[in-house]
Amino acid sequence: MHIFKPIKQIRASSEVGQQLKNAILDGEYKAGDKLPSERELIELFQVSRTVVREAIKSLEAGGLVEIRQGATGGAFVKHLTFERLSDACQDLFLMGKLSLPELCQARMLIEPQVARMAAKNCTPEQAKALQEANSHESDSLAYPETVILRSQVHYLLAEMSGNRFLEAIVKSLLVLLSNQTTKFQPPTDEIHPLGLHDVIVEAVIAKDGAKAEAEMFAHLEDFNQRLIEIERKYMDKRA
Amino acid sequence: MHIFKPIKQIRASSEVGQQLKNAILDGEYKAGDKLPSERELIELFQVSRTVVREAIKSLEAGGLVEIRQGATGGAFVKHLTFERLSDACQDLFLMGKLSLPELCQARMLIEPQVARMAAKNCTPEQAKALQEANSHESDSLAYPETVILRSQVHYLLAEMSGNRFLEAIVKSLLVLLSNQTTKFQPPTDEIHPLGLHDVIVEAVIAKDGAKAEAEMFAHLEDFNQRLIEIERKYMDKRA
DNA sequence: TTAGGTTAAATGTATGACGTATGACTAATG
DNA sequence: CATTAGTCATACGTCATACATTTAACCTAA
Repeated sequence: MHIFKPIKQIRASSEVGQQLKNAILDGEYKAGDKLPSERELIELFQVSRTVVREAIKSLEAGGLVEIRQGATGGAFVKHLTFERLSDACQDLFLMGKLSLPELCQARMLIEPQVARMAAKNCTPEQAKALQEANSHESDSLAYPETVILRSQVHYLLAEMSGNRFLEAIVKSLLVLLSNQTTKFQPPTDEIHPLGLHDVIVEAVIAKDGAKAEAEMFAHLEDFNQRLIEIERKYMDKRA
Repeated sequence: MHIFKPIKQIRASSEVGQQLKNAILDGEYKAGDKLPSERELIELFQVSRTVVREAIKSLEAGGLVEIRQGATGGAFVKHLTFERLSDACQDLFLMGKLSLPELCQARMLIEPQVARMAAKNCTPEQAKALQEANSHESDSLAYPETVILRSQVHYLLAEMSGNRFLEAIVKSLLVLLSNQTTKFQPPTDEIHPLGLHDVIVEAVIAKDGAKAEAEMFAHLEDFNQRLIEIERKYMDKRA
């Protein structure tokens, strides 16, 4: 007896999108390369422009390509960064699927260890960059610049960890928490006085992993408490 | 003197997409709800069907809605899960922006602490579920079922941690590592013999956080070494 | 030389037609 | 009465064409 298999009716646009995505992931198109133009893709896939456009748009939504208009326009393969991760987290947060305390707790588990790893790897150039960033934290007190300035050290440490996954996670957390801080707009020195990073930076430059870990933990314990308190106040004020 | 602000020329489809996305994130449309049909959106936004469709497709690509065809079809708001995070990680990995050792290292930093948190929270029902899952690990030796079975305990522990961010991260890691394992298809007992989770499960049920953390660490130290070794062999064989 | 216009290539939008999928309703049939 | 088959309405999927807009590069004339 014959067994009939169900016909899998997939959308043409999905099929085209998948093929293009695979081509990118396989390295046939590298970052900066231009995908064939819409008209060329129509020829290649033998489908309508509608289908081609929807496929490309889905790639764009996925953060794989950037579409530029004009004579030298087209779909260009992007350098993949942690931004897509960050966006995904942001959406989860905005839909109430993640809370600020959860993010703070996760950060306290991860960043101290990241600091330890950074201390282990710290090169003279990185040490200099750290000091540089740490010394510019008070260059501006206005939002949102101040938030960016005062999280630079954390970004650098994440990069120094040598683990790109942890780097991406930490950066996503930083983006999320920065957005919240910018939204609350508390007096800068109420949430993050100057000098908080000094001991951490010192420990990292001294390649003292244990101390870097401990100091980062202490710093976050303090900072997170402030942030959560500020969120509470903010919520109260709006209620 | 007047300062002229640059005209931000955004695509109509982006604008429509953004408005729809905001409506979803603001809770105007909840999970399971149906967005207005294409024809209705045309009326509401006063744009062409092309624009409306591209907007909806971008939402779909972002994992916010699911499009169904047919009489009762339309764009339905999805429950947001960690899958989008997982997909983002998957793409980064496939493009060589993440390596297996990095993922393993990250896992070793995070999961032991997750196990500790799970031990602290463990309820009788969860204890039962854990034992249940742990006792079914040998129900199948075929791929990919065996991989799923033998990672159930890790999934449960992630859920028991009480931190949805860490849960999402751990699950993403598990998905990624499972995919790789399934690709390598090593003899099951070469990579993950039976009983590896026993001591962890015991410790968690006994609410012994410190032991759960230590045992998870030991388990991962062992498992990761195997996995990385297997990847090495796999690469050699293909080269 | 250079300001300004023209052109060409590419994406963005609009519109109409037809195809396809799917649930709901209805009628025929045993 | 219940099941089956037929019909219909709705909404998404695809195609084709035309026109608008953007942008870089080229050209031209003062």
